[in-house]
Amino acid sequence: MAESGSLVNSVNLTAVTPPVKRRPSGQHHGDLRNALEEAALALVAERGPHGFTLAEACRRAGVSVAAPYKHFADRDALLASLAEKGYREQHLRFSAAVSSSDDPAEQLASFAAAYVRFATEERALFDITFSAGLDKSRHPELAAAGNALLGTLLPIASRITSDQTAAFDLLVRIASAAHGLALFLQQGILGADQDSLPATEERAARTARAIVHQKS
Amino acid sequence: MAESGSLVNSVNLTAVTPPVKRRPSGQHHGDLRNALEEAALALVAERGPHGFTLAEACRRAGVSVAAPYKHFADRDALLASLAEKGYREQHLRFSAAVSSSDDPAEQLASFAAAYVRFATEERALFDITFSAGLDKSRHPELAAAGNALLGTLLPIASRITSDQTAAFDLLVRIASAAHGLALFLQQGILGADQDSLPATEERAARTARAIVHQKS
DNA sequence: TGTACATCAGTGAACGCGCGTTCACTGATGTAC
DNA sequence: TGTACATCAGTGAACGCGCGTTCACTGATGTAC
Repeated sequence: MAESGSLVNSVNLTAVTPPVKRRPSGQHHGDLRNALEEAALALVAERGPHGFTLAEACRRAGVSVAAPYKHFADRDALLASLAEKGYREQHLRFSAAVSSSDDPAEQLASFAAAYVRFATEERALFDITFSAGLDKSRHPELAAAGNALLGTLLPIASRITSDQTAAFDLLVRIASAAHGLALFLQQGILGADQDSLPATEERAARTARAIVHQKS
Repeated sequence: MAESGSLVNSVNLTAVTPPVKRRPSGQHHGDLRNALEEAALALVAERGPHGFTLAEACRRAGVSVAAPYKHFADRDALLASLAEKGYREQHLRFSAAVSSSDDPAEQLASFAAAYVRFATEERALFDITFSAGLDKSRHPELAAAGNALLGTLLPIASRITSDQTAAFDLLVRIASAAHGLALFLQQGILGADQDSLPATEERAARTARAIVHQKS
């Protein structure tokens, strides 16, 4: 959860936008939008995707409860903004994972490991993208993210089998396995070994290989 | 969600306990405990595991908001009671699935399919057992359920590999895959085919076989 | 069989709480002249 | 360089809401005599 800040701020933190003069700590907060998003991520990391409240985020950011409405239309808009960041980060990570090899089986194994890693290292973002209960019809930009992921992975799976249905089936099974492993790791069902993230990444990769190489 | 009622009532619904005289519809509800549990299941099925409120369950059962406290210590106690039912039903289903064959690989494949099926057919119970956010230290009887499942499955996995670590690893990977597939099916990511439950059961079973038969 | 009584599952009103959202406002900022 | 002004990110008080929980109570039930 400490790491999540780096992602959130990477775009428009004051430090990386030197043309903007540093605002003195007067009445204006200066970067309240980011401060609220960070507070929200910390809340989700601590309490789960339904543990976020606007009021508590305001308390942590040190502003009044009315302040967020200068930056977000409502509570859901803040959540949707974070979900977008989550999808963006997923895309970065999965693209990188997939480009680590030319062997499609290893590409999918890398994807599976990266999936587990993202869920663990950016737990709050992961939780928001999967179970914040956002109304996707009100935030259609979010619904597109799944299709983008499919567009990246389907060509890879198609190199393993030319049957499109079988290729899709392959992806679904690999992604599901990674998803389940990530959740089990989150819930601590696997035991709290110090190295349980690497072990779980390896399990995800091995399961992906097993699925790809299955004979029948 | 309509099905869930049959499970909930199977124990002490008035119809199956003829020695107790039917209470006339007077001031006493008669079977409020079950009515509240049914209402809670319906709420969870409709709104997710965090959508349950005692007040709404009371409204649906047609009683005042104070009535539940004659049957449950508090809100969490009702949820914990349902979680127990969920674990009991899981045990029944998984035991039956596992006894359908003598081949350990097929036993695990059947377990994986049964896992997906339970999550779909008893969605509310499944959601409660996995993400109701119950404090397990306050409800220790719930924490034991996972170990009971492990006790059933570990001997089977041990017939595939004598290495206990490898056997545990096998189980974790198979259960995770089934879990992930069940969640993807719930979320409608797989498309809303009429036969998506059977298709997902088959995917779970095939993934289990792939994991069991993996060479490396 | 009839009556007195203890039990106890329900009521309904009230409580304090935290939530999301709205509103008129304030005062520091940066800009035009 | 100095002054008047528009902008706009913040305040703080208030709102209505639904929640979980408590409380004294009521009245139907089943039982003891």
